[in-house]
Amino acid sequence: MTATPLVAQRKRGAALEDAIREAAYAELTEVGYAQFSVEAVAARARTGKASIYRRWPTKQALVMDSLCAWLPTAQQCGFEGDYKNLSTADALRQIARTITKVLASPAGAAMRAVKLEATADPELAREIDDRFQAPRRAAMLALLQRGVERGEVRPEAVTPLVADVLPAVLMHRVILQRERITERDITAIIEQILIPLVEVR
Amino acid sequence: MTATPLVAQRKRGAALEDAIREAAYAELTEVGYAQFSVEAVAARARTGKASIYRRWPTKQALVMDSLCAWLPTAQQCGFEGDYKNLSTADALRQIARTITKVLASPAGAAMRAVKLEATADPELAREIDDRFQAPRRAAMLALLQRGVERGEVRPEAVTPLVADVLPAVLMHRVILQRERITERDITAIIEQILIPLVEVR
DNA sequence: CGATTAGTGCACGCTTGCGTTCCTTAAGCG
DNA sequence: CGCTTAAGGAACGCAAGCGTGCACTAATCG
Repeated sequence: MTATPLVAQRKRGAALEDAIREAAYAELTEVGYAQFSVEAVAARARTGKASIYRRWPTKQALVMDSLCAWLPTAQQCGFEGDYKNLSTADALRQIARTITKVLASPAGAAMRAVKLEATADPELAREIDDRFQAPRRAAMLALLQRGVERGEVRPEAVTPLVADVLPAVLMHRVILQRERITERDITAIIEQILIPLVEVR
Repeated sequence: MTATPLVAQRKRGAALEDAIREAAYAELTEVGYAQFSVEAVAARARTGKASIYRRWPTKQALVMDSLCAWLPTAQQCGFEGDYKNLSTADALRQIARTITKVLASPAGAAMRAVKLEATADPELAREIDDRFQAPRRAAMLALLQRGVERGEVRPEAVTPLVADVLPAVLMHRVILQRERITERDITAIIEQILIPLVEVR
């Protein structure tokens, strides 16, 4: 037909499914898990609930599928940056920026919604762990190991516990203290905590 | 009357109010904020919703009042322990045990319910901050300062940022990694993170 | 003992949301 | 163009919970 109707034209098949997953992800990152509703997703995707329930059996299945589709991968998050020619201090600053950026992004909001609100759904939590925590720890360990090779990091500091300090401190600030992290904060954290913790003495 | 009726005798006045607050606190720590309902509280307190709504205008008001009544104070939490004759390492181990114990207690569950689930209620969050985070940071700063006086801690390590590392790491483990903290974990955290971070070199 | 105060239990009106049903309309294909 | 497939919109049954109202019952007091 030549005349565009007032209402948006209907999507079908894969295009509709993509729109629904995107709408679900956007809804989750904006309102959290507790306020997430299939009705709101349908409205945002400009579709009907019947079309959603034809594809996904439950609300939880929809959330899961939309996270699989839309959460950035570890590579997209950029935890494994190019730290080769950087000092350990600069590399730490860089990965702190990366983690902070992820925390401030929709992915960070989705992570909080799932890990902190949807506590009864271990499958959702596992998806977050696979996308964020495991790759981030691996990247931190690799960064610390390079620091050892450069003579800047104590070998004893290359442990999973130490690797978790930076994300722990950043998340403590964001989640429990509700504070925005600035470049100055990052500098302070690296200089007052990370460097004293790992440097050779 | 001499014969005890099958149903519990009715409470009145302050006794009833205390029972309601206690039931509300127990409900919150056991099921979290999202699953918290006034109906469940009424059942647990063996009363009716009408008696609750006669006293508290809203569900949030009831939660707030029960937290005020039942959350332990900073002193009861024991953050400000007797660290005077302990080495910094032992004092840190002690406060780590205290924080871990609080996290594992109903107070810890209430804290998570409020800070992580009831995100739309800043008043509730402030109550938690006042009871836990501010006194805990103050206790840590005092502990670190004593370490400086004993010659065990670098003066530059006595900062709020450094004071938050231990709770941040413990909470990261409990909340995001869903892991129970053992005495061995505490020892590892103190030896691999806290001591290297603060010790004189 | 009677009056007053207060609590319990139940039903309610209302709201919200999950998941389902169905009719109408749009899209695609032969 | 007609048929088939699929989507949208509305209404629904149901469940759950917030907050209210009320009748009945228990507790307290003079």
